Amino acid sequence: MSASPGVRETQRRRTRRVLLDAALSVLEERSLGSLGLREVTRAAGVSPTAFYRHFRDMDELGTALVEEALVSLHVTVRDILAATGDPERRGEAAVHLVAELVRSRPAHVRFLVRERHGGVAAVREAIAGQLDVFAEEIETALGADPLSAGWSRPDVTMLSRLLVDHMFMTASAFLAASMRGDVRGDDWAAATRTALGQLRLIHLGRLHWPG
Amino acid sequence: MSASPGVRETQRRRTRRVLLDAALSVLEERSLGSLGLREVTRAAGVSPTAFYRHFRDMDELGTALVEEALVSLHVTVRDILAATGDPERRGEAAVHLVAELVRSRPAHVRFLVRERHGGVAAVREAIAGQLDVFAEEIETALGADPLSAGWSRPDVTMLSRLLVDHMFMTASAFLAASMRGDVRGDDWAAATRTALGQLRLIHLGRLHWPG
DNA sequence: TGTACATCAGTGAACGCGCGTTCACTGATGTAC
DNA sequence: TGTACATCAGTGAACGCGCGTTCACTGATGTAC
Repeated sequence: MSASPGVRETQRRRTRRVLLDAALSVLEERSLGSLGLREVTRAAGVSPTAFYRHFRDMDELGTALVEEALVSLHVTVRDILAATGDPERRGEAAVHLVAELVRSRPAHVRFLVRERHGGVAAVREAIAGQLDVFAEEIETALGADPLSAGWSRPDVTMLSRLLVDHMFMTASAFLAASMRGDVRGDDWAAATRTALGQLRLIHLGRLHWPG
Repeated sequence: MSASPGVRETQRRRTRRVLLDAALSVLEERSLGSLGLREVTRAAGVSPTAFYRHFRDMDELGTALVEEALVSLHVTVRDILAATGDPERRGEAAVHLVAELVRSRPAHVRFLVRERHGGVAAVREAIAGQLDVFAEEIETALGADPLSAGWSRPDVTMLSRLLVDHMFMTASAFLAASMRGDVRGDDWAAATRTALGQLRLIHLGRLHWPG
């Protein structure tokens, strides 16, 4: 099983990769809705018609990018939950793992942040669906936490939504910081402190819920 | 002073309004970057060349929309801060005023949410600049609050940023709810409860800062 | 008030261009025997 | 191992189309006297 790919399949995958990377690179400064097929194939160095061997249209390429990006995100979310059971340290782990994700795959993260509310319905829905999955994972983990004793289910949902949104907020802040300066610069450090502070605030709220 | 407009100027303003409204209407399902000049003028019922009497290009129309949308937002932020000095009630007022804004100007709100991280640099920057202003206003108000005694300046900044981001988060949730059902539907009520709960959590965190 | 001239918002034809998509093709890779 | 045939990723020419932008224009509105 898993017969090794063969020359043809290997080349096919390479071209697909090149197309996706070309799209990601153009998407640094643009949105998916304004992306042209010829623009992508030109940047990829293949003929326009080669595109159709891999994707029906731009929506399908966009959906493929969502899947790629969310594999990274999935790994990140699992790592956060696995890092520790201690809610306080989990927050710290979350910020550092998001920072790591922005460092290692900035284009994918930017794509998610940009297209989450973007102009392409198919992609928006694909992202929203996956975020629902993450929110539920987090919800389950939070529900199992002793700190959540006495919390109603809707309240746990509300908290997990806030944490998912905060992840995006933080990712966006890191992206902005990395555009302004080095990854070791002051802006990066400030974004880290801000994100940690915000999570700490939320954590304190949790400790005293419902007040 | 303020000489009454005259027929020509009145007609000019009307056409400009029609162009902006046509753009907003197309932008419900698309992003600014993918918006065409002919598409907008067609929807507006004027000739393509009429566009140039009002805007140099789409970026300029986008910037005009930012200004419009942020007047509404400015009013909303001021109302929130004016509503009361009590932080708990301010939170409630914030949620209801954002809800009101989504009800009264859904297209403007959607535009802001979509283009805040969107593919048009000029518009992104215009929105970011205005949000900085709002964050500072909120920061000043929070700084004057007795609850902030003993808070460092960066910590107040961190909180005001979180609140601005939460406003967007809430606006986006209300937009999603209004697409799924009526403005008086279950989804709308759930979005309201979620937003109120999240603000309450943040408020509780504030009360016990820095833990 | 009336007249002569200036302004300027909106028009419609025309342009060159890049777009997405189709088609028949090439030639390397895969498969059957 | 060699041979004959099938597959199929990528090509290049061609298409019709809508795009943004230019231009000279029209005719209602504004202004000076």
